[in-house]
Amino acid sequence: MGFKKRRVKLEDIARKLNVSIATVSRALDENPRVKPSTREKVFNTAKSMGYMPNQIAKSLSSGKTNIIGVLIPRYDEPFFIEVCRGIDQYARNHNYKILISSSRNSYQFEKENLISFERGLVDGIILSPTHETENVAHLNDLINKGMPMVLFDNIREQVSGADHVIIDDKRASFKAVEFLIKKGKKKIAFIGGIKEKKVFQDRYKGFIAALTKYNIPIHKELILHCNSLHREFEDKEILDFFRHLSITPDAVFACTDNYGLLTMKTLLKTGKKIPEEVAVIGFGDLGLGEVFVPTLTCVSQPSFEMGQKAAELLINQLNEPDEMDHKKTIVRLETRLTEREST
Amino acid sequence: MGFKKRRVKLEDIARKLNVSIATVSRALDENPRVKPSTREKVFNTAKSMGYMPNQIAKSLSSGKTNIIGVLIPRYDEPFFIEVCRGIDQYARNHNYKILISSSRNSYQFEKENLISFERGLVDGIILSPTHETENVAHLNDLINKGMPMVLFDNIREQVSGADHVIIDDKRASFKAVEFLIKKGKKKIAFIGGIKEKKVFQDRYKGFIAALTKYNIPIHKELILHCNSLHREFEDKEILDFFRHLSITPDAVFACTDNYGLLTMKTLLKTGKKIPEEVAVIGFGDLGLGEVFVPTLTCVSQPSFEMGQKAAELLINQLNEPDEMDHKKTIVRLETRLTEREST
DNA sequence: AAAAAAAATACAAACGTTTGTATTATTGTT
DNA sequence: AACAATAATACAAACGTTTGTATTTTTTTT
Repeated sequence: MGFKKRRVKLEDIARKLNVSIATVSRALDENPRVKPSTREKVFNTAKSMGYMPNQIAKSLSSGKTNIIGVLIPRYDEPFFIEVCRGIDQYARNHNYKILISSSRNSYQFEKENLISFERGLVDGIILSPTHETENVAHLNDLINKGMPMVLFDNIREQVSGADHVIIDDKRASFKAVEFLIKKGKKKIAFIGGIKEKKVFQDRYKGFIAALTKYNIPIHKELILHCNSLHREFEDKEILDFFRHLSITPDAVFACTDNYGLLTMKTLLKTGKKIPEEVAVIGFGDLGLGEVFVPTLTCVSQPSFEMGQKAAELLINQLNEPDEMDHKKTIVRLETRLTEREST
Repeated sequence: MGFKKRRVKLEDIARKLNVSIATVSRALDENPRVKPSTREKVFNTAKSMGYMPNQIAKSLSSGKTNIIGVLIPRYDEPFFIEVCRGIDQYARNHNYKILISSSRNSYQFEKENLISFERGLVDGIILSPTHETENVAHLNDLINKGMPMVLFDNIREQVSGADHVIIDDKRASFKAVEFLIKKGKKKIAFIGGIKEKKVFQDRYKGFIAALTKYNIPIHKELILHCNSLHREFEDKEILDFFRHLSITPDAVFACTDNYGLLTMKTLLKTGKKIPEEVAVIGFGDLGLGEVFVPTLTCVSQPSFEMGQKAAELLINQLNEPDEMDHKKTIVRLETRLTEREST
């Protein structure tokens, strides 16, 4: 006690048993080339000496770290955490660990993080590009260097060497808005997110498509594209929006759960009745909507499954014998509308 | 294109410039032992060849990975995510990355995760033990093997070699309950969490202490220790609790934000007015409380700062020349009561 | 211009594994 | 009992760095 013990290594076991390091290594691997009785001895000695393999040395030797790098735009978004949980679960079941980084919604940080991944710490990368990511050269470069990659959420179709996991945002929002229309709603407001994100563009398209199909006039005034990248500001932005409206909407389609909740909160404050006077639909369905009063109707997005699927695709790539004949696959997961009290 | 490029290594640069590997290594390190003009050449060649250092080889050679292992009981708890953000921020500023794992509230998984950390992948560990963690031998063992460790949240005082980061839970809840008492509340309900967690024990103690100090009778019936480990069940547990009450509380002190929200939701459903008839206080203050109507008064816990502090303590340990004369430090962070509409 | 001092670089071992090939020990065959 | 075939093990290189020591080159001193 009191001294830091030097780590036990293969050599120590080998010396004690008067065998070679190679034999010890193979014994612990249960390689049939070593005699059962020797393996036995090695196992016992390893245990009694408290041997713990050195992962770094293994990685250097094998060229694999069994770590998946995950890069998300922000931590404080339950959607991303949920995706990470999905990745983590699938990865662990396949003997991989995950290393999560946040690009903090910045293209610059995204590049820096990828560079750090490129230093050989990870075997592959799962990534949701930031909204700022216009130029995807850094992604294509990395892929060309042989780094397996899977994109999800805010994908970039120009990245041709990576698999993609997405939902059909346009269709999902079309369905949601159609649902409102069928409830007799005619003045439907749209609360979207940053215009640069593909998911928000698509949700907007779905919204417009639904109104168009049912010949409902589109009021520019009822459309908001939130620009806030942080929770504190979203609040204010939405409050301002509703405060300055001259038309009163009878429904709101919000592109995230949080926007939906903030919308309900604002409406409740101004004395509106939900859903009688105004119906509200959110997007995501990550638990928050169930807590609020009234509970929030949501487009349920399979976040956890997106993570699992992304991990599955990546690990498949890692197991491909020749990474060069990888064929890009795009997985589109199903959403469904979860009706609650707000509609 | 089309072929996976072999990674450029020091040797390739050395060969091209007709110098030794050692010189290249030192040049890139800006070691003064190499002539400025040589360093220049090395830098340029490295850049033009697209050299990217191999982190694994570095780690093997240096014995440091610059990775901090973080083990939390669950992902779907904003508190832990927030702590991780804090750790991440401090760590990145000091050139460390973090590897997050979840013990999924299981002692067994906690041990397994620590074993995987022990394989040399991380330089140190930041950990919130699970509620099941009674026996802390695995922690002390790891520390004795020389693994720096910091505990936070659900700490175990028996772990003598690790630094601790906590808040004064007892005092915080005492203050919160005292606040309710001073508002004239006399029938205060307590919604706690799993009894095994030290934080919940302490919050309970604070609750009792406040009632005792002000001579308020303690109604066993108004006390609930939630046992649920997953969101879906908490909901039901709290609903049941309030449904079967024979005394009507005039205030509720809830040990988490989520309990507070669920409480408000339940009360609102049964037609209670908040805060007029029942006041509610939550614990944590991680954003949810601000969204709800009415907004939730909370004990604000400095989660992000806890993470930063934990990272700071760990990195200090890592920089100690002799880890054996490490003196255990306990950091107790301040909380404050954030008044909102629910009181 | 030779010797000494200083600067720049090269050599080689080390970090702890894995793995292909060579060697030795054991078994089976006649 | 000698030999071949097989089983078991040992040797050594490789993974890509870092770093202490040795060597070479350059500069300074006289």
